[in-house]
Amino acid sequence: MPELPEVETIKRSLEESVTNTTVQKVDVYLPKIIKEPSATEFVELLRGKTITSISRRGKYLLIQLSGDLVMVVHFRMTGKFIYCRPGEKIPKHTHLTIALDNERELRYVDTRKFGRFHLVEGDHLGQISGLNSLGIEPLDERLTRDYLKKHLKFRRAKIKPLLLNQRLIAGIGNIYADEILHAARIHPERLACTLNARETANLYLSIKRIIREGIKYNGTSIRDYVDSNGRLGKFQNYLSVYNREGKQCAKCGSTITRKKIAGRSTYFCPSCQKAAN
DNA sequence: CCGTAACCCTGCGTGC
DNA sequence: TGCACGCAGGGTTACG
Repeated sequence: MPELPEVETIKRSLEESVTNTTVQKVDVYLPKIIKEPSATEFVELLRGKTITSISRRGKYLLIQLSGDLVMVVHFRMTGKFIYCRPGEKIPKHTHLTIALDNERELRYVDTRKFGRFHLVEGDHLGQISGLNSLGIEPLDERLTRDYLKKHLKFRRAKIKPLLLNQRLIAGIGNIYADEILHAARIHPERLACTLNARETANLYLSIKRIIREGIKYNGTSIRDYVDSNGRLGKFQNYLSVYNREGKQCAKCGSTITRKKIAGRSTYFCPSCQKAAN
């Protein structure tokens, strides 16, 4: 499930392979993944366009094309790109193929079919809901201790679901939220407005550190995440709590717990991350 | 603002 | 071995 570090890794791998290539042919096998325009227009608009650059915002991948077009991709849970030779066997759940002029192909594969594509003019990016309401990037220098303090002060929500709220900070998903809270030693059910200055500072540092590490290790491959060249991430080897129910906390030796919070599986150390009294 | 639930979908684990 | 079932999971939307 691509969160910010995974999408950043996909962005970097695509940057090397497809920048300055031109689209020769597009085939859509599952039209519903194209949110706008229609699948037919999507195919026609893309043909002949050159990929000029790749960028990322939160968990969204943005592929900039000639003619001021932008292809916006959200991978949701199981979406992935595969960059390969056209002759290679087409995997199950391939919903879109983009043939390029360098004898390579970009394929979109998504078992659960949750991922979505938009193709819009650059000045219409602001009309894509979800993308247009994203909060600040975790590694943006404007995300400071004070910024965090200011935005948590009046929020009565539990801190974990607040970290998952893309309108506050963009790109944090279930894995990194749990890792961040463990690193900051904050219980996931603490109400945001009850965090003191020291805890807010820890949270700030942990957001920056965990997201940087996630990117440094090319993301987390737990189920099926790979980048566009099929490479696995390595951050799963450094997880402290996520997917570690029943295992020992490396900091204190206590047993890691799993609990459903706001509908999401949440992993934490009940000893390092004490609940409020 | 906040919490909950439904929705989308497939694969996988569990129980029989 | 196989079937039926239910759950996981990200983000959006609806509702109270």
